[in-house]
Amino acid sequence: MNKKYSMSYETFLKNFKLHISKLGFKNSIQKDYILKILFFSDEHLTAEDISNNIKKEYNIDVGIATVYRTVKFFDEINIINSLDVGDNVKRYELKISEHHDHLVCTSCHKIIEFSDDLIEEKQKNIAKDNNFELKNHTMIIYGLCEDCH
Amino acid sequence: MNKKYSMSYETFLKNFKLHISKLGFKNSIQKDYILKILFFSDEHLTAEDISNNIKKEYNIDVGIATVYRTVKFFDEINIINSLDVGDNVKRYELKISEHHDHLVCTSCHKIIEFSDDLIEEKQKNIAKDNNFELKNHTMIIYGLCEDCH
DNA sequence: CTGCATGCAAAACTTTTGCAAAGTG
DNA sequence: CACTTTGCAAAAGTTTTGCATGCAG
Repeated sequence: MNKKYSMSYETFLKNFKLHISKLGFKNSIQKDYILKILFFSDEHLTAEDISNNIKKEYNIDVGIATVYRTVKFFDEINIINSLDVGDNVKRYELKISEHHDHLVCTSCHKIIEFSDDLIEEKQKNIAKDNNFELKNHTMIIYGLCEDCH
Repeated sequence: MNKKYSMSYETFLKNFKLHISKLGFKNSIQKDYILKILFFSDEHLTAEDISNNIKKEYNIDVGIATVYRTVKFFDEINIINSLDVGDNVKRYELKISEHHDHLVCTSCHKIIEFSDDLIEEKQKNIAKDNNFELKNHTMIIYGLCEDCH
């Protein structure tokens, strides 16, 4: 529980509630907890992780189907990133810090985040050159980390 | 069947056979056909696609388990890229043309390839800065293509 | 109250694996 | 021949879905 954002959880949650009610959807404690776990987690969590962590940290049961439906919903309203690090499971993280990309160790599966303004800039240009309306992007660099080679 | 490489299929196949025999593995007609389909395809194929296309184009049955085992093998010997465009299926392409990345339309799922030297360069630096031995990378830009917005 | 959200269990998919049989070098 | 590879079917794992019930606005 030590992730640092430009925004407190309270502010984030308030904005979120406003946002979904504007869209005509209903909030629920399940959504709150999924959001909370994602907000405070330093990891990239799978749906299973999310459900387990909510149980572990808050002793609340959120069905796995609900987690899947919720992350899909979060994805549709564009507040979440999903990434597959190569093991056929989707992992999720909130899109609240500045955009970043990932370095993944192919041996120990450690994930390191990085960001690079120049690459961000280039990506915008590439989208523009191809007449794409840029929505999102993922970049994963695979390699062997320091400890593994 | 109009993909253009720096190498003919015959040359490619010969190199491949040499390569795997050096590694102590055996070739098979199944591997040949999987390679052939991938070599001549303009698309990013799923395992299912590969099996179906071999049946359709050459009327040869290659079990889906064999396709999965083979693409995994190809991945281990580093001659294939796999990518998940967001639909929980892996798609494969040979690593024979110069490296490129992908623009994916979130509406019609069209895939456009691009490459950018500057980004490639930056990626190398990022790996180096983090003491990673760079092996591979994937970058996907998601957006709405020209036809879809 | 209306209708979206949830939970459960079943279903749908994709991918992996065990084992006997076949094929390669 | 020895040993890898294949095919089949079963298993495993992830994600989706139908439906009755619950809950938010």
